[in-house]
Amino acid sequence: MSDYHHGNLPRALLDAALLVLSEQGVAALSLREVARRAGVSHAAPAHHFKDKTGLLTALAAEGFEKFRLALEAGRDAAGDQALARFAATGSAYVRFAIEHPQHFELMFRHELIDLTNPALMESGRCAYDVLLHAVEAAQKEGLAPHLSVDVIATGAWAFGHGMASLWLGGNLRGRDWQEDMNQLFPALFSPR
Amino acid sequence: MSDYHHGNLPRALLDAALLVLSEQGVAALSLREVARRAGVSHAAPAHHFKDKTGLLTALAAEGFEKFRLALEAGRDAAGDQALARFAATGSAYVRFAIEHPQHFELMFRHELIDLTNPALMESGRCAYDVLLHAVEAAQKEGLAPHLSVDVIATGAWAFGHGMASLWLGGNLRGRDWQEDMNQLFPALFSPR
DNA sequence: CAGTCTATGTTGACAGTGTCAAGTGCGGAT
DNA sequence: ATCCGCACTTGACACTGTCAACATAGACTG
Repeated sequence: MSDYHHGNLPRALLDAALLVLSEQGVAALSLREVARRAGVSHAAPAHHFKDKTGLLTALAAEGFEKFRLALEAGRDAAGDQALARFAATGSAYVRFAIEHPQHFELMFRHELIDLTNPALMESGRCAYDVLLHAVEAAQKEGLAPHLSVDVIATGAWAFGHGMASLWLGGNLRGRDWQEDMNQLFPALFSPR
Repeated sequence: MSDYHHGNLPRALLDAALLVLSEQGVAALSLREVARRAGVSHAAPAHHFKDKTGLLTALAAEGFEKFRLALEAGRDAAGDQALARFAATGSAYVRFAIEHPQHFELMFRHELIDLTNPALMESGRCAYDVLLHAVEAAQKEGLAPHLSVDVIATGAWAFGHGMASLWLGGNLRGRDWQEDMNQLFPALFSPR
């Protein structure tokens, strides 16, 4: 009996919102359109997510969970070598962004979401931890022993996030991101 | 006689828009507010920039010119060594983003601007060329001779852009970006 | 079982937005 | 002197997010 209209309108709203998001982007996502798709009045969403920001924040939090799963899946498909797992995590980062561009963009649009939201912070931290642990393991295999784990993680994050952002912005058109990653990641992040 | 109201309303609109942008961000920038500040009616801007997109595109193009100057200034302040100049260009990239956050964000918000606009493309390309030439010079000093210039430039761009984006998004709070750059850039981009 | 209260929706209003069509007035060219 | 076109204004339209007021049904309390 967890059907729509009775039970969980919040779920229905999030589903509708995700649909609009992936079809038309966050700019075209209006509360009223979401309410329309869920078959409720335009003011209904405010009852479950107080704001538009509230809805988008919940959507972003779910994005970070999907994101974490994608990172783990990519990492685990790479075998046992810590360095290979690290590189695969980076590739999975970019791949997720490209496969879910609108969702990924929302997740990092700080002016649209409530950064202090506990669920968001938690899911975001979990995703970051995947990267962090990959770096720790790689460092034990000899990666950049003179740098702190935090610094390496920051660098890897910046590189992956930059590749993702540039690709989404259309700035890497004509390039093969996978091939670029394959060349750059070992060159940038490898023991010397 | 190039005063406002007679002569160049476009300039006045761009000035007003830049003011709103840096004060309140692109989300709070409305055509009507800009028109109000310039002392004209709400439909006047459409005459010079057909769209809101048109105005934002012009604003972004001017941003890329400022950006190019900032990159060149940072580079030239670093002395004669090609590698140091390359690193300084990267630092200037991030510093510009942090000093002009709203303008920088607009410049890379592809859904808000017209990517096919000639002036935008031109100014964007000029800024990119600064980075590209820095890479070329650095490679002559022995940087990553086994990689193509394009690949290195893409990697450096991604890294710098990622650092900038993450910092603007609040994801690097608590970290010293300058110090991170100082450690990472030589570690990532240096001859072996 | 009766009565109240709260969670869940609805309706209607408001101020604000971008865009478009139509109107106005002035400067300069013919 | 007249006409024309550019620069700008006015008014309208559909759409948005948010809020206050209202309805209603279910649960919880006495």
